[in-house]
Amino acid sequence: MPEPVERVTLIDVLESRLRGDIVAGLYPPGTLLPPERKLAEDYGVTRASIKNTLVRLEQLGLIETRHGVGSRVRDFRSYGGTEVLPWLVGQTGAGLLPDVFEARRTIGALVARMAAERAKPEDALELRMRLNDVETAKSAAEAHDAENEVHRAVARITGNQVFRFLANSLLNGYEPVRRTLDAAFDPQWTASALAPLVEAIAAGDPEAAETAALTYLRATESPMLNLLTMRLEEEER
Amino acid sequence: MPEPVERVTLIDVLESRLRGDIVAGLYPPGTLLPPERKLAEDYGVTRASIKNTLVRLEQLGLIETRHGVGSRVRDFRSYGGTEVLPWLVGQTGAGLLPDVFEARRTIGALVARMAAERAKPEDALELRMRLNDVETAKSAAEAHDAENEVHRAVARITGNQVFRFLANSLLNGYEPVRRTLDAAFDPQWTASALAPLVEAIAAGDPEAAETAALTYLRATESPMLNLLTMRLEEEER
DNA sequence: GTGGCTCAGTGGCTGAGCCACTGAGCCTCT
DNA sequence: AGAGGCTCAGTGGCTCAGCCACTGAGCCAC
Repeated sequence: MPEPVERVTLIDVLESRLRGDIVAGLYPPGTLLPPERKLAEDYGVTRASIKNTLVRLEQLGLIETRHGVGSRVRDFRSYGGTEVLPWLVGQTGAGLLPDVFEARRTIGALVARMAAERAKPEDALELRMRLNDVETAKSAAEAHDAENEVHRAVARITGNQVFRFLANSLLNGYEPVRRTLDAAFDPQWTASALAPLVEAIAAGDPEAAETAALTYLRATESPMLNLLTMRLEEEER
Repeated sequence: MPEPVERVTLIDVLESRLRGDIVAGLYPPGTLLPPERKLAEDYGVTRASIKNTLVRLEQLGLIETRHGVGSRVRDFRSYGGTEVLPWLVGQTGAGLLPDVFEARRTIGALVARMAAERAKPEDALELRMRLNDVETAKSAAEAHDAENEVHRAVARITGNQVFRFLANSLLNGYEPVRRTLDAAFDPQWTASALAPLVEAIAAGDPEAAETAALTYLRATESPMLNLLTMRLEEEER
């Protein structure tokens, strides 16, 4: 089951290092980062590379750069958006996971209910197709991908583009640990666990959809949690 | 009431132009952007500036850059996260606003309920302080800022960091049109409209908090909508 | 004590250039 | 034919060297 190799650029490395330093508190919120010229010298790279890195960090909402002044660290816990989720889990340990699960569960139930209220016949068709993709997946990894597509389809069926964005943001939160979680998605099991949700939405039954979503999301939590804590422990060794 | 001047860098301009071209469909999802050297020539800037711009767009999830190949446009409507909200409203017109409002309303109610379930005495204290900040604000702009802090405080009280991120993401969505919306936040009116929500959370009454949140959020929708459509019409002229 | 000046420090942006990777087309050997 | 290897043009990754523009602190003159 070959996976595409992860390409890591210099900027990726620099971003990760600086990000880590910020999260670890080496540069507390409100303080200035060292000047670009000094960072470049310290890390042994050009200012251009540092600049590119800082552009990323600024886009992430971690810093604010001002001409003639410097890059000031922002308080991302108070003012950061969902963009920070993808790397925050890996960088702060398992403490964040219960929060992620709770958000996934409550918002998932909300979205499922709304989708059931608004599903059209062709939506039912698409959902069943996606469910079939899960069931006939040839590996857990494929089933995992197909499962995500079910989530996206449900969000799309709400007819609300913002819910699609929200769903994607939460799904993106798992992206860095995606392959770790594959093992939790046995095709058969996942498909049968998802079936009640798909049918409730197809039938246009909001109550049943909400319940089914809660049941499904809860059921997947503990296997995911186990896999992730195992991985985090491994990384500590 | 002087506002800090907006500094616009070359990269800001380039980002906005390229973003606009992508959203407008000049570069459809799946296609490659022109090479950096050509973009640099076309726009009359250096490759370094183009590169910085592309780094931003990549962070935004709009493109995917691969060494030796180019920058491929991603389908942000299907796979984009909440990061795109801030500029999407301005770039696609008022069509997105009802979706934003619905998300704000339903998630706001959810968060309010959860905050009421978990509020501690000191949280009640903080909420009342924030409410007081709204009431005693010396201008609509100040009241608006204070109102946002109430939202952030409610999200914080849930004890779930992910809800804080979600709330911030939705609030960030308004950032570019922030000052346009100021007029909707008369200090007195806003404070009295928020009071039931604050009291319900302070009293630990989830049902009342949910209802109060829905009422408040609905009440603010039409003034905000009016201001925004007025602004969009003005921009068209 | 107000306003203007200077200056060191900092980010913004340029221009030129080399290196590394990708993919398509060709060529060989079987 | 087909499989494997080669070449090469095109593209992004990154460097080096440098000038310009902005900021803020300190000084000075009025």
